[in-house]
Amino acid sequence: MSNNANIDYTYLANLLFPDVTETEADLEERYPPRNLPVGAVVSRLAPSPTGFVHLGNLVQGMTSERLCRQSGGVLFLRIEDTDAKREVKGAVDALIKGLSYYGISFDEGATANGDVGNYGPYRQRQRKDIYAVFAKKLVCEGKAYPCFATEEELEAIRAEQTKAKVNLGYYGPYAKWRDRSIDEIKEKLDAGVPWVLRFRSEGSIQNKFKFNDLIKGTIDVTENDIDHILLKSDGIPTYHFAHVVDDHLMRTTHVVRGDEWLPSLPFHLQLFAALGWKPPKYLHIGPLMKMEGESKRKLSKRKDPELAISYYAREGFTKEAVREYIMTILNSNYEDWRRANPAADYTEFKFSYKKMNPAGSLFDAAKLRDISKNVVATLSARQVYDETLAWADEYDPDFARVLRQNEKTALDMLSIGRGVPKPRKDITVWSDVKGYIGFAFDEYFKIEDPYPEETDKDIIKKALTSFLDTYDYSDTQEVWFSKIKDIAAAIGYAPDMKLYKQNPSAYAGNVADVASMIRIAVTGRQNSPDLYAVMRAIGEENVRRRINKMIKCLS
RNA sequence: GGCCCGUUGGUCAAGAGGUUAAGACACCGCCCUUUCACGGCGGUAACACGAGUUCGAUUCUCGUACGGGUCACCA
Repeated sequence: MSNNANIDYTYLANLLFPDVTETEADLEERYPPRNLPVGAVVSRLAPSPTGFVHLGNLVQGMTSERLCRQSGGVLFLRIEDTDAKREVKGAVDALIKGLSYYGISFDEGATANGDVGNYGPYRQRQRKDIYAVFAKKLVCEGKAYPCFATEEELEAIRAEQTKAKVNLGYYGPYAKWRDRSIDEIKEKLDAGVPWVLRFRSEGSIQNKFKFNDLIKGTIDVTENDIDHILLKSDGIPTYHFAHVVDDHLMRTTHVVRGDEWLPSLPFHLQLFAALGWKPPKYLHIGPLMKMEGESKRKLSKRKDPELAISYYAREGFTKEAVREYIMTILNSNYEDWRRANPAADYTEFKFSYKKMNPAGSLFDAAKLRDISKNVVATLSARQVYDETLAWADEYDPDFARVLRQNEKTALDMLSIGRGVPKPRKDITVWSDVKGYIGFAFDEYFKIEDPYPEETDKDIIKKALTSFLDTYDYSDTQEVWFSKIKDIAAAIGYAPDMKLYKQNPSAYAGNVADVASMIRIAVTGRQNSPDLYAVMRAIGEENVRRRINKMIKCLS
C-alpha cells in the first residue's frame, strides 16, 4: 500500500478527463434496473466482430438463449469492437445472420439495422463516453492512474521479469507509474505523450478465496495484484473494463463465456468491488477440444476449419443437426429426452446449467454425423429435395441444374424408403445426395462397380436379355421379383436364398446374384436403394436403354 | 515457470459413500434381407495413481501424474 496521499485525485481526474461531465448517478438513472419477474435471466452474447462465427459462439449463444427464454428474461447482443485492428467489415451482419440461422434471436442489442433497446448503445466503441465516466470516478477515488510507459519499456520489464523468474506483469516495483507525482504526470500530459489508464490493484497473490461458478462449482481464486489496463491509449477500454461497466449498466444477471476467461476472473471481481457493484453470476464453459494424434487440444480458429459454423453450411449439415449436437454437448440428458420426444421442438427441453460439464468436451464428428443422419431421415422427400437444392445452388451449381431439370425423378428417388417407420439413412449431409441418387440422372450415370472378373459374361448377358424380354414397367414388385426368380432358375441359379443356403454347391449362384447383375446395369453399382423402386423412379425407357447398353458392352 | 480448471470404456457421458458402474456414438458377431441402408439380438471395453476419512470409497479430503487453459494497449 503506497498511495501517494499528496496527490489530489480530483485534480488529476479533471486533468485526465476534462470533458466528462456526467456522473455515475446520471448513468444509473439512464439505465435503471430492469423490471422483470424474479428469477428472470438477463444474458448476452458479446462477440468481437472478426468475421468468424464459430462453434463457441453457438455453444454460448444457445446456453444464454435457453436460460433467458426459459426464465422469461432478456437476451441481447453486444458487439465487442474495442479492438479496431481486428474488426472485419460486415462481420456484425454475418454474426447476426449466422446466429439466427441456428435459432438464436435477440430481444435487444445490435441488429443489422442499428441498435434496439433501452440499454444501448450496444457497440462498445460507441460507449466511449460511458466508460470515461467510470474511469474518472476511479481516478477520483485513487483507484486508477495514468501510465506513460512505452512499448519498449514494457518489453524491458518483461525481459527483466523473465530473467529473474518472477511473475510477469505490471505490478509492485514494476508498476513504474503507479505513484508518480502530479508534476511528473502533468509534464507528460502537457508534452502530449500517450497514456493508458491502469487500475491500482490492492490485491495480493497471498490472498485466496472461494468463488462459485455455476458450471465449475466452487473454484479457488487468487487475488489479482496486477495493475491491468482499463483504457487503452485511444481511450477505448480493454475487454475487462468494458465487461464490468457494460454488464453492470445493462443489468446482466448471468455471464456465459468460455473458461479461457477464468484466469481474469479475479480482476473482474476486483473491478466490480472497486466500483461498488454486485457482480453477475458466471458460467464458464469448458472448451471444445479435438483429437490430434494421441492428445487433445482446444479447437483452434487458425488450424481447424470445423470450428467455423460456415463449415457446416458448406458441408451440407442441417441446422437442426448442428443444434441437436450442441444440445447433447451442453446437457447430457438431452439425448435421452430426444429419444423420448422425437418430434418435440428442442425448446421444450428443460435446459439446466446444472447439467453442464465443467470439463472440455471433445468435438465428435462421428456423433454429429449420426445425429444428422437421423435428422435427415425424418424429413420428407420434398424437404430433402428443397434443402439439397438450396445447398447445391451455392456449392454445386451443376448438381442444382440437374436437380431442377429432373425434379420428378429426384423426388421419386428421394422417396424410396422414406416416410416409413424405419426410414433409410443414407444421407448425412446434402453433399451426400449427389452420390446417393446421382446415378438416376444420365449426367452422372456411369458404371462404378464393374462385374467381377470371374462371372461368366454370357451368363450375365443371358440374364439381362431374359429380364428385358419379360420386363413390364407396370408389374407390381411381387411380379417383378418373381420374374427375376424365374431367370435365376433358368440359368441354374437358386431362385430362393433359403434353398441356396441349404445347399450352395447345387447352384451356380442365387437370385441375389441375378438381381446384382441387373442392378449394376441399371445403377452402375452393386449397392443401391431398392432396385424395383429405382426402376420405377428412372422410368422404363431409361431402364431398357441402360440394360441394352450393358448387353452391347458385354458382347 | 506462476495461477486456474479438469481426469468414469476409443469418444460423448449417467451415477452416487454400499449399483451386476446406465445409455449413446464407434467397433465386432449373429439374425433379417434380391444388394445397400434400416431394424432386431448379443459382445469387447471404464471409475488415472498413492495416501487419508469410513464398517465400506469411483463418489469426500490431501498429494502425485497426466491433460487443458491463461499470463497483451486481443477478445
